[in-house]
Amino acid sequence: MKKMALDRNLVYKLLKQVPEGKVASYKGLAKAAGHPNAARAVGGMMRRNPYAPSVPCHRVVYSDGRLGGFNGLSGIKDKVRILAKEGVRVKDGRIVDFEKLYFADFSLKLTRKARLP
DNA sequence: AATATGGCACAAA
DNA sequence: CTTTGTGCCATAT
Repeated sequence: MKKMALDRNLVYKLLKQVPEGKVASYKGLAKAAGHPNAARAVGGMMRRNPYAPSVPCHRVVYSDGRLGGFNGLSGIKDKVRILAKEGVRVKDGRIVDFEKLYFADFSLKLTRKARLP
């Protein structure tokens, strides 16, 4: 059985499923991609966001509801601004109503063949 | 090829 | 609540 690393394509696909005004966490994406402990790796891919801005990396935050980092021009500030524009309120570095805005309804359909648990 | 770093998560103190 | 330490994986140099 070939042990594949985290599927970049899959991660991007999942992330693109996140609607505006909602946010996802690195953990969520990693988990949805089939790598529950590769949250950091997800960040590693987006660090240089190869598919920007098709891939809304700014919409991904910490599992705690905080923004995390951002390699943007003005650093974290840009991320906040963009999110605010999307409708996500950020208060003191924390996302307001994070639980409500959290998107975890990722669908693996069309991204992979049916797999047996 | 190897080292360092990073946009993380989680447990423990 | 905050701080510290450990695990995990992709990217950059």
